[in-house]
Amino acid sequence: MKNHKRTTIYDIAKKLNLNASSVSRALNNDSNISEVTKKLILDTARELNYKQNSLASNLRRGHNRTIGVIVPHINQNFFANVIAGIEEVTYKKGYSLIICQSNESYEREVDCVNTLINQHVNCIVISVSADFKEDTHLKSIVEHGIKLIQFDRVADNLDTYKVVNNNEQASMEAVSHMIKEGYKRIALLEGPQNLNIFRQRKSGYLAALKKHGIAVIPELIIENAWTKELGAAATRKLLSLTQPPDAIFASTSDFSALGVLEIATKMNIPVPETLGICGYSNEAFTEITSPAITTIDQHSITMGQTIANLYFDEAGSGTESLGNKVINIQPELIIRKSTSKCNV
Amino acid sequence: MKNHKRTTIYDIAKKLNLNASSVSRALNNDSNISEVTKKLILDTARELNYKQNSLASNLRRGHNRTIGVIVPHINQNFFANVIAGIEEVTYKKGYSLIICQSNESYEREVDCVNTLINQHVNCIVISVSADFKEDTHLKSIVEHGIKLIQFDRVADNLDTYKVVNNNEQASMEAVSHMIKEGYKRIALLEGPQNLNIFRQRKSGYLAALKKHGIAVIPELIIENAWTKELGAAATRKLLSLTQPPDAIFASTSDFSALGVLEIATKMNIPVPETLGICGYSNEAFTEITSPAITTIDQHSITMGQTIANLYFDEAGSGTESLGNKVINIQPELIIRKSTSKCNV
DNA sequence: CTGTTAGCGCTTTCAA
DNA sequence: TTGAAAGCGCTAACAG
Repeated sequence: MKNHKRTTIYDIAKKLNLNASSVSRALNNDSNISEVTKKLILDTARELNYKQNSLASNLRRGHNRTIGVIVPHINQNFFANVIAGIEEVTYKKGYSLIICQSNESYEREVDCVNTLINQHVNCIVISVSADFKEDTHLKSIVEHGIKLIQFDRVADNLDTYKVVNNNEQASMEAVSHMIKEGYKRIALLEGPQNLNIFRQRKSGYLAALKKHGIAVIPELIIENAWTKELGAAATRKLLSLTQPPDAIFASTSDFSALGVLEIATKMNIPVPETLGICGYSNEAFTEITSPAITTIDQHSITMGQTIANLYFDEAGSGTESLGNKVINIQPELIIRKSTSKCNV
Repeated sequence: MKNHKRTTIYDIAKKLNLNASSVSRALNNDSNISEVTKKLILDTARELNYKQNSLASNLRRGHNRTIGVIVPHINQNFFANVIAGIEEVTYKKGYSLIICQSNESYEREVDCVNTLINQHVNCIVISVSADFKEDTHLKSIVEHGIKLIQFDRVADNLDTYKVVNNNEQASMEAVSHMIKEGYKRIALLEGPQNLNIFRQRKSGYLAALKKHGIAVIPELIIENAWTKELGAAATRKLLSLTQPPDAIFASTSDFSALGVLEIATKMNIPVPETLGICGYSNEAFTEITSPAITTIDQHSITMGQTIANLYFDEAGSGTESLGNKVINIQPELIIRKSTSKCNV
């Protein structure tokens, strides 16, 4: 491997008694070259099994045709789908993707950013970690002339391109729906409040209650219940209250909602009759639990496509790196059995 | 963005009246430099917000510290987990990952391979597409001095590093388990036979029948039933036979098994009493269907870690690119309600 | 320990 | 239409 010698444009040039620049022109479809020599070069390139060295070409050109993506975990449905959406668009444009995961760690997130800056990617797409502390690393991206697009979990006070869900509205719709179904004491499982998305979802919950003249009961709001286990624990706690809730909005994730459902099933509490459940994210499994879980679809693939298109549209116009354009992807309330009290 | 000027080692050198090579040495922790100047350089680098240009450094060094991964779909549990496993190991070593998806298309797979060769990645990790036709592109990887590790879906007749599941044994165990539970007419939903994994799973099924002296009934073997919809259609067909099966082994995927379960539920056929169901992959949802689905865990994260470790171990020893070492990850039969006829 | 020099493979002026 | 030459930013061999 170490001593492997690959065919370069010089090899092709030498073989044809031409200059490397001509070879380069032929390979890059430049107009300043005759059809005859071009064909000759292309044929020889194939014959010699030539592959371009992107490292050299990008170094010379000063950019990379590569987009870096940083997500907390790639093996989570939502993020995997966003990436799939991005990839779909970038592939067509001949761009590659470098994907990094922060593992919800701020320190690793910073590392990832630095790696991508070093790699001279054209653009960094990021959804920040739950451990998010400050935004100097994000500013650094812009300072190095790299486009920055935040999505989903974004640093609010930083002016960049952002592609987000309207979390507040979606939560409000979900809670309103539950109220209309007749639920009166709706509990909230909330996520880490240092992340904007979880703050917004809480706002939506509060707004819905207010709109329908329902008082906020603090003991029905449980912090940091965003895994299945934490959701289950929260549910145990809530159901042991003297006045337990008649519905639980697991605003953090469907996994959390699944924890709720499991405890309810174990305790023989009928869902949706005695307890309504609503999750967040429309994970595949929500459709097939019994009862199926009401949830919110974030249109993750569309989100990915939008991100990629945003890059290409703005790149074309050659605008400044630090744009400030927020695109809202409308999430969608998926109503299923777990909150359908009326139709029982 | 275009005219953005980043700090280079020359900027640092000039500012300190030093030579670029000294700066390089300091930055790379070379021993041939005094602690004093090293500190000076490091401080100035920070002050000027210097980031290395990996393009240049890699071009010079001749390699990339990057591993390319090609999978059919990144938003499938199994692949996402393998990638997560790879990433976990490579991150610690300071390597980046370039991830591409072939979308089950042979043509795109070839494109991905070419991109990665151009990028001079150190290693390409691939699980071939269902559309797999020939292996010239894989050979080309090796010819260009790039390590090649195949996993899961591998081109059998090509000698490379391979990390695979023992699909045959796992299938055999699964089917044997069903036989022991008392199922006598076990149907097989099989996947595209141009992929080795599906051939192996079929072999395992056949071997189990043979071992237990059960005749193979061709009409119980259904081709290409590897999505939920195809699984459902196959089930309809199977259950309308004059002698329908009493169990279905969806060897292709849990999604297919889910299709089976849905039809059985719709037709009021008791699972596991009248119909046993076994899937493949241990997708998250198999645990929470009712009944929960028996399936096979592929230990995907371990698989990813193994792949990465294989690269680093073999790279260290400086062996030839075209090694031929097959590592078997033992899959695990997860027995659940859907095949537990005895305990009902 | 530090400086000088060359060159990785490519693109891109400028000349011819 | 082609060639010559310079240089992207870095590392590494060689001198001093």
